[in-house]
Amino acid sequence: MGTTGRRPGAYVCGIDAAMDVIGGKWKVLILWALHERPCRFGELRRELPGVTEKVLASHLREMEADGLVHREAYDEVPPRVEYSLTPRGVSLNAALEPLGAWGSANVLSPAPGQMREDDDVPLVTGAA
Amino acid sequence: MGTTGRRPGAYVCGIDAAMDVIGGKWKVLILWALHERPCRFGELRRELPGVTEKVLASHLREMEADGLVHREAYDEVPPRVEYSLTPRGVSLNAALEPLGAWGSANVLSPAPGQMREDDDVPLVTGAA
DNA sequence: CGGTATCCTGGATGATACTG
DNA sequence: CAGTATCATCCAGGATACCG
Repeated sequence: MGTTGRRPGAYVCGIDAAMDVIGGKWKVLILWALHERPCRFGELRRELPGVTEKVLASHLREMEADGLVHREAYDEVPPRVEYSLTPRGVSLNAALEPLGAWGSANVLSPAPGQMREDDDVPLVTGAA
Repeated sequence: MGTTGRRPGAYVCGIDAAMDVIGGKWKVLILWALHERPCRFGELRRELPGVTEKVLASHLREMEADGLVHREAYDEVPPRVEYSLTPRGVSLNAALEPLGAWGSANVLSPAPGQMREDDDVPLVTGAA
């Protein structure tokens, strides 16, 4: 189900097991969106600029199967479906927080002095 | 680099920024292996059962460019190259720990009661 | 030993159209 | 509104061979 191709029993450690669950291109974003509040399908689609219905539906089904997301369908017309995080989804989000913080600090705004080589900003610290 | 296809500036949050850096199929495993000790290319290949030279080399180059891995080439014959984690790589590993714990607890040995639907093991707790 | 150079493939993702 | 069905595409990853 994830993207690595490895499956239960073939996992080397907990990390790549988790990676398999959140490996989908939009899964962490879905997780993040639902973390703020339960969302309907259409809302979710608007929250994730660029996702297609097919992929969103597919990811949601996988995440539901993985016990991360709860799907509540109301038998009304027009149809209404609400997605929310399960306790397990909430705990996954919590486990992702340090990673998010790391990404914010090291990718979104990399610390000078250990950036990528192809980034040769002179970095004038004030002594110029 | 990464697998999401999104790139700097297009990141929605720190998490998917981080995901882009560790998205490669073997990257977290490389990170883990180097976390224990510096490794030569060949050692690394043996640590990751199934990885090909091309992919391993490619991942290592990306991780080097991302400032996670340090490459030290010794000018000897036969050639020797050692890979190790940079401080940033070490910090990423630390940020991944909660995720690893989550994966171990929820994927490797899922808690009963919220497992995947297609897993209908009766779960005899000892009363049999 | 530690790679590079090619070629190729599967599966995740995307585009579009249609339905209950 | 909330999807499903189909077809098209892209490319990370794998197989293999060769090089300094």
